This record gives sequence, C-alpha cells and structure tokens, in this order.
Amino acid sequence: MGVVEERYPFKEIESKWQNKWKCTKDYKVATDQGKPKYYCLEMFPYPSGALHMGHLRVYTIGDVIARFKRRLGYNVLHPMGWDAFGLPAENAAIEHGTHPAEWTKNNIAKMKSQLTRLGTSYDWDREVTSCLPDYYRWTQWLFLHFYHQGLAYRAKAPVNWCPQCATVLANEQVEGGACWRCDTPVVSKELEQWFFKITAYADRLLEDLEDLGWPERVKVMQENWIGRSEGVEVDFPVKGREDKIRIFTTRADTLYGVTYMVLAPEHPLVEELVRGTRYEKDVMDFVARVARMNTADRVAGEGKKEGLFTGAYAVNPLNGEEVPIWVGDYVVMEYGTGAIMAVPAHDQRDFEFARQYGLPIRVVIQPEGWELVAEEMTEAVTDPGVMVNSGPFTGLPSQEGIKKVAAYLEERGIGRKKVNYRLRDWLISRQRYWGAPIPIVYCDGCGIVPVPEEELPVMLPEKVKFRASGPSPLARHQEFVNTSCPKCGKPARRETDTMDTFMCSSWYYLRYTSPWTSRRPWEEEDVNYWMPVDQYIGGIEHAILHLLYSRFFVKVLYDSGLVQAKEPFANLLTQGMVIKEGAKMSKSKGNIVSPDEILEKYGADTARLFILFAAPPEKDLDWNERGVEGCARFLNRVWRLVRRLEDKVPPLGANGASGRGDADGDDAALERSLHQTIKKVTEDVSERFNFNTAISAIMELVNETYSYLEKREESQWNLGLLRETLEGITLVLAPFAPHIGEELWHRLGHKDSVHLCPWPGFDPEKVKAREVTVVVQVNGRVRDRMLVAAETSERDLREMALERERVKKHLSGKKVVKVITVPQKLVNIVAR
RNA sequence: GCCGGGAUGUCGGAACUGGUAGACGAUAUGGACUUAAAAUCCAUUGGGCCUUUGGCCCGUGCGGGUUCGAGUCCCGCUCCCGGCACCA
Repeated sequence: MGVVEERYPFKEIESKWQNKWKCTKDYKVATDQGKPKYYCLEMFPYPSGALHMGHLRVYTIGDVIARFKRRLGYNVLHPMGWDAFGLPAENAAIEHGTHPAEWTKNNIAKMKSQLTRLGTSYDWDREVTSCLPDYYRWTQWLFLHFYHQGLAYRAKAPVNWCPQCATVLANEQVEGGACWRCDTPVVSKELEQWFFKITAYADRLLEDLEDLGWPERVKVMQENWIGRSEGVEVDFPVKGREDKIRIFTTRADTLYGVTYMVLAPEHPLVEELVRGTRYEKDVMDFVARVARMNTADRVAGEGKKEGLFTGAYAVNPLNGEEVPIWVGDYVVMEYGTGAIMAVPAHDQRDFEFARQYGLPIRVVIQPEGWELVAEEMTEAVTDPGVMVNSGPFTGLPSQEGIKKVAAYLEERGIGRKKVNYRLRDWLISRQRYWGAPIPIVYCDGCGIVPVPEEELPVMLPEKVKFRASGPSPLARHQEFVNTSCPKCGKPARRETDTMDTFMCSSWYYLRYTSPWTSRRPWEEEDVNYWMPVDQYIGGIEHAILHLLYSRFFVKVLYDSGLVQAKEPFANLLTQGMVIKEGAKMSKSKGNIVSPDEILEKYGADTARLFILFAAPPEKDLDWNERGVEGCARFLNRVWRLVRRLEDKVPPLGANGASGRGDADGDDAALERSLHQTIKKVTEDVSERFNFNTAISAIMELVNETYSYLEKREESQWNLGLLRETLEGITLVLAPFAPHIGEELWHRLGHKDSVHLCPWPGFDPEKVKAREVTVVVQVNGRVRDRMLVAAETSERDLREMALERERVKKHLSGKKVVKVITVPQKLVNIVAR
C-alpha cells in the first residue's frame, strides 16, 4: 500500500505549473465587447521588501475570485502593480545609501517572485509601477487636468506637519493628532501648499455611497468623515462697531437661549475687539498660548475648556439682547465660521463652559414630560421639546422651530441656510523627493505656470544627495529647480514639492485597462469596457484615505467625460487582519510568521487553503500551525484518493458510467453528495465569498468518497461514478488550490488547464434526497427521528409521528392540541 | 457621547428566508497497523444526571417577551472590537 501513504510532492508540482502558466500566458486578457467582463482587483502593494501574511491573504482571496469568475465564463481582468513612490524608499536611502529607485526595484523583484510562488493568476503584461516615468507622467497629467478644471489650487493655510517625516500631511493622514505612518504628533504650520478641491464633491461623495456594494461600516466611516451638517448661519452685530460675528448653528430653535458668544482663538476679530482695551494683554497671551499647542495636545485636553471675556458685546438679532463675547479654546477656526453662539441650557459644551465661568443659563426648550429649571440642571438637555421664552415662537415644537426660525432669519436678511462639512480640501504637496514632481513652474513675471502637457513628464532627477534633515533633495537640486518659464521663457523656478503618493494610487486601476498606451493615460474603449472594478479587495485601513480619494478622482474624470463610470469600485471586500495568538503580528511581539517559510514548508496550495478555510474573509484570521497541518493533511488525502484510483476509473463517456439503482443506495448517496457539493461551493463562493464553508463542503465529499471505498469490496466499486466524483472534486478544488488541482486534472487524463475549464454544473434533481430524516418533537422537544421518503405528505407525516412508540410515551396522559408539520423537516406535536 | 460590528464547545469556526445547535478543521483520548516512532486509518470528544441497552435535564453574553418552535425576531441591559468627536 505504498501509494496510499504518499504525500504529494508540492515543490515539484508547484514550480512545474507556475512555469507552464507563465509560458502559456493563460491569464492574459484583452478587451472583448462580445464577452461579459469582470474586473477583479486587490489593492496594489507598496514594495516594502517582502510580502507579509496580510498580503498573502488579500492576494489569495482575490486570486480565488478571479479564477472562479474566469471559470464561469467572464472575461476577467486581474492585474497587479506597485504603489512604488513613498517614504520608506527615501528613508532607506538616507540610512543605507541605496538609491530609492534601486531599493524599490529590488523589492519589486522579490515580491513579484513571491506572488508567483503563491500561484496567483495575474495578467503580468499589465503590470504598472507608479514610480516609473511612463506612469508618473500621467499622474502629473492628471494634476494638470485638475488644475485646469479649477480643482487644484495653491493656498496659504495652517497645515499638519509631521516633524519625523519632514513633510505636511492631509487631514485624512492624521489619526488622533498623530502621523498615520510614524505616529509622531503633528504640529500646525502656516504654509503655502497645493490643495485639491475635494470639498466641491462632498455631496456627491456622500450621496453615491448608497448604491455601493461596500461593507456598511466603510460607508459609515466615509459618511462620518464627510460630516455633512445642515443648519443656518446667523450674523450677530457687535455692539458699538460695524463688525458682525457670523456663526453657524444646527439649532436655530435655541436662538433665544443664547447667553454669550465664543470666538475661536484664531478668529481674526479677536485681536480687533481687544485692541487698546484692558483685556488685550490677557486675551492675546491666551491666543498665543493656544497657538503654540500642537494638534495632539489640543486633542488630549479634550473636555477641558478655557476662555476669556473680550470686553465686547454682541447683539442677538432676534431679541436685541446684548451678550458678552468670549474667546475660547473649545471653538475651532477650521469648522463653520470659527465662532459660535452659546446656548448653555441646550448644548453640553456651552453648559460646561458657562458653569465654569459663571455665565447665565436660560432654558428655551421644554422637553416633554419634565420641567427644566436652569439652576437645577446638571447637564445640557439637547432633546426636542416645546419652545419657551422665545418671543413669537413660544409654544412651537422645537423641531418645527428649527425651520421656522431659519425662514424668519432668511426673510430679514440676518441669516441663511447653510450646509457645513467636516471634510477639508486634500493637501497634496509633500516636501519629499521620492514622489511625482508637481508639474508647476513659478515665474516672477507670469506667476504660477503649469508645465505644458507635451513637456511631461517632469522627470525626477536621479542623481541627488540624501540628508537626514533639511530641505528635500529636490529643493537642493539646482539643475532641477532652475528652469525657464514655459510662458515667457525667462528664468523661473520649478515647484520642488512632490505629490502625495495617494495621488498615484487614486487612478492606477484606470491605467491597468490599457497600460501600454503612451498617448493618453488610458484608452477610452478599454477603460469604459472594464470600469468600474467589479470586486475590489483590500484592508479596512484605507476606508477613508485611498477609497475616498479614488472616488473623488473618478467623479472628476466622469465630469470631464474621461471615464463613463461614476464610481471606481462597485463592490468592496475588506479582509480582516492576520493575527497570531490573538495579537497583531509585530516585530516587538515576536509573533511574525514569514510567508517564505510557510511556502517553503507547506507549499502554496496548503497556505492558500488554510488562509481561506480558517475564517471568513472579513474576519480576523488567527494563524495556527496545527490548522495549516490540517489543510496539508486534507490535500494529501485528495492526492492519495486520485492516485489510488487514477488508473482504474474509465474516461467519462465510456462504458461504466455511473449506474443507478444499486441495492443499498450508496451510489445514489455518493452521487447526491457530489451534486450537493458542487451546488454549495458554487453558492458559497459566488454569493457570499464564504470560502471556508465551500472548502468544508469539499472536505465532506472527500470523506464520503473514502467511506464509500471503505464500505464495499473493490469489485463492487462504481468506477464511472468514482471518476465523476474525482473530477468533480478536482474541478471545485482548483480555484483554492490551483497547483494540485491542475496536477490531478492532468493525472485524470485531461490535456487542457483545469483553470480554463468551465465551472461544473449540478443537476437539481440529483441534489434532492430520496429519503430524509424528519424530526418528531413533542412540545418543541426532539423525541424521535423518522427516515421517510422525501415526498411524504403532511398528513402521512402526522400519522406516522403519532404512531411512534417514543412519541406515545411522551403523550401519555396528555391531549394532543395541535400538530405542526414541515415536510422534509419536522413534526411538532403540541399536547397538554 | 454618537455611529457601525460582534459575543456559539477546549480552539478556529458552521447553522439559507425562525424548524435536528455545534458542519468542517484543530485539540484531546482510546484503538488498528508497526520491532518502535512518524505517517495513515477507525472510534469518541458541549455540560450534568440516571443502573444499563437507553433515557432525562441544562446549554448559543445577561434579563424579559413573541411563537407550536428562537443562536436567528422584538424590548431592556452587559462586555468586546472598530470609526468619529470640543464639529457648534
């Protein structure tokens, strides 16, 4: 029985088929209007050096989907490339002296070979690398396109600066006041930078979320990030001055409850109000102190509020009342108008501030069911209620009041409806070398001049010197900086900032559709055939960043007629993390599992199978070596099963096709299992991406096939049925374990690749069981089981159930009140 | 605080629109094969109770409810994970 104990030689098999697939280019695709397309895409990696387990997981999931859809007859675009600009390359250059281009190139080579070893089915002819001039040329082209659309502008503004990365960051790249990449607290700096006007698309970015096949939580995260808020802006005149303080509020119904105003420390009016007054020194000291705090400190001081009276008063435009104007750190300049009306009775922050500084509290909304008394309140009451002390609005329900007061303000020209967003424009300048140069020239005479399209790309100079601190290599590179103005020809200076690498990744999926074109960023026919991406797969960490920027890009391109898709990614799958012993893999914890070691020890098929089997794709996956061994065991079982029978089972169509009507029904049972398995795998993969249950179904079929062989003498085996079964197993296993699938398929006598073979269908008739186990319950408790013909009628079921001895025992002394029957499932007898 | 998601054996996880809770895999235990080990194969593997073949009871985070029947639906909580947050 030597063969039976054999383990499958994965090393030979895997390299054999990987070479074959490479030569035959089985996964190369072309635009084909006559075929339904399917664009399957995984987020392209940053070439950091080597794949980690997280990469292994995404690329395995994507590969299974691509292989599966191909087999279903789709023209599948499944490309791969490299998000190759970025800081680590530059930092490596500073530390080790390797040029970023060299470092990146080596990493790409390494990671590409790892992806090949994993058995992925990419069309490598479409590989894109964002740091190469033939790619970043178009990134620059897109910058100019945005510029010409009025969507790129240069502005001086307070921006987030990461001292560690020595560059500015977009708002999306600051997490809790710290740099998303290195976790260093960011500081605020006033700089002139390039911005993309993403806020102009806020509403569409919000509205179009609805139709996306994305996880709810990702949609909600984007919703929160955009932070749409409807309200009114109201002007409060300043007593004794021409100035007005404009505020934004969502609670116009509480306008009669205003007892003071607060300006943000950065508000331009602050200085003017206090100038020359006895309040000036204290207020300006306070303003300076707040300005010195970095973002992290200000976030950390959450809840603690500080403020000062400015000595000035504002007039409530509704009731003419004079209220003191304060300056306070709990009001931020970036949101709304940088000034608020304070209604301590109905806003928790105002309430805390008022209590702290002894400012008056006035109730103007009485919630239903209890009587609010300002002096007795311990917190603000924000619930809706009835308006009180509100002049002509008294007695109105507050929710109605919001609208009525707004209308009243608008009529009198003292206020207007306004929608505010939390979303800020996207700051795309970076003070670093390893990125796409911003194609702009500054001329003393002409000002900001875009580099003409035909002069693209603005090449990143290769010979530069890296230093640990100071200006970026680009800013110090005189030949790069000094140029002539494209407009007037006089000496001019180039922009030395490069673009945020999120620019590069905002359009790479468009480039994949026609990466060879050198005349345009993409060919219209190709981009419109393939887009949108049907299934996008990647980590949740890009829920806002990459996914929001890409959506913005496509909307802009749609508006200019460059693409027909309104959204880049129709469906999104966010895969969970790979963890070990309940913790994220990290160097400090020493729980890192290396993909190379896994591929070496167990092979790609086993690694893939475990990744897919251990958890559904959205959930975290706990890496467990014993589980990996279980998957290796399973593949060996399949291997031995085919090896044992490959010379015995006749080709399909020849004599010995599966005979039915065998006396004991084992043949029918095995055949049924086969069809049920195909059905289950098909549904689990196509409808829900539940690879784990699909694989367990295949395991069950393999177990049953072994049982079948065990049960009978070899002479009694139905060899035709066994061939059908073995082929079925191979066909459905192939997307998950492509190498062994291909090998077994060929061992079974086939000449073509299993991966190009149509997905097997199932016969709905053969899925149905002839006999089923029906459960008999008495008062909802299972008391017996009956094996009956599947088509047994409800009446028969009921009668049979009532006749069962065990049932009678439980019915003794009771009266049958009701009998519920569910054909093929159960009978429930209700007795009292 | 607001929003989203979750809690099922020893572990990873199954259970379609309410209908046999624990599929599949791992672990553990026992057995077969072997000089022995590995590998392989077979059996058992939620808890408790009863004298057995067998049977009974409990059990899907907690407390209620709806229903013939609830892991699944409803109400009220607890805890965990994630996002946002002086956002006016």
